[in-house]
Amino acid sequence: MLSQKTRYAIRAMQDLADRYGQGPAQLADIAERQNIPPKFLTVILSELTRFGLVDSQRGRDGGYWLAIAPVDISYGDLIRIMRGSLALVPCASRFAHEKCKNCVAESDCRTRALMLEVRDRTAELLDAIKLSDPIELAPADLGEGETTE
Amino acid sequence: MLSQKTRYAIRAMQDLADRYGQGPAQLADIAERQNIPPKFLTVILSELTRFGLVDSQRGRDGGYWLAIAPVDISYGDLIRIMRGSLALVPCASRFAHEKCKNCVAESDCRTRALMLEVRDRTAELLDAIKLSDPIELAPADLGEGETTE
DNA sequence: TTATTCTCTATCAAATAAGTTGAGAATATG
DNA sequence: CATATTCTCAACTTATTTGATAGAGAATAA
Repeated sequence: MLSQKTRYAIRAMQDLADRYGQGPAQLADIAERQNIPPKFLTVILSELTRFGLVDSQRGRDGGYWLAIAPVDISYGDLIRIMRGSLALVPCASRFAHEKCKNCVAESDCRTRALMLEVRDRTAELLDAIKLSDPIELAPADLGEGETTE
Repeated sequence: MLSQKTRYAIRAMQDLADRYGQGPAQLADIAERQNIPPKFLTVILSELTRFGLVDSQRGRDGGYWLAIAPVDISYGDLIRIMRGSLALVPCASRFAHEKCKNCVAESDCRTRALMLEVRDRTAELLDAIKLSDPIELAPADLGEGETTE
């Protein structure tokens, strides 16, 4: 699962993408529109700023804006930046590769072999969709036993 | 990421699948072969037993064995059982659907729309691979900057 | 009846996640 | 320059989850 922080980060970036080219957006406004605790959002936006995805300016009429065009930021990038990896297990991560604790030998691990494939497919999908892409909204799910997985 | 417990569960099930039809396997042996803390494995195997994937017998020469043929157990099933869902966000889960805390309206949530697709693709892959399938092992990753994502 | 092996609930510690505090630094404006 | 505004950043708190263990109990075979 994506952490709450990662989800907030994604929504904040979508918010900025929607306003790309329109000058700085202020933290308090983003927080309100996106329903994110403002103080927590400072942590998230500062992190995104340090990573170079967002630029900022202090003082009156300051705020945040995307440092990169929305068309050049994929959802894959966002998730990698926020959670370190797209993979489901550490040993299947490309950029944050790490041996799984208490595992059998990597070369013998069937789980790993499988998770490498899952990671590749996920990356394929998430790297292809950019912050600029219109996303077709899905109908809300109400209650139990619905049509979505 | 999959929890350690889920990874242990997968390895334990692979272990049982390899011995399908050969009588009960004992917890201590599975634990040793798969490098899983034995006491923790009791929790995991009991859970799998309660879910009906595994059968067990107590007493001398007792142990665990698959209650279902390996060909009928997919990795998707295993992950759903152990972590509740294949989805990356609660609101994109089919069987464990739940509103994401602090989100915008589900019908307005682009993240959700996207994650529904990720979940579908992951499910497609993981539901097609069964415990009985031979999995081509991947070479171990040594150190930094490798070829895997 | 005894040794063996699974069952179950409770509990604990460590790690992670979520969110807050508060002091500080840059910027625009009057 | 003084002030209000807005971001910056490290430290901290709290809640939750995860990983693991303990220990009493119940079934089974010999």
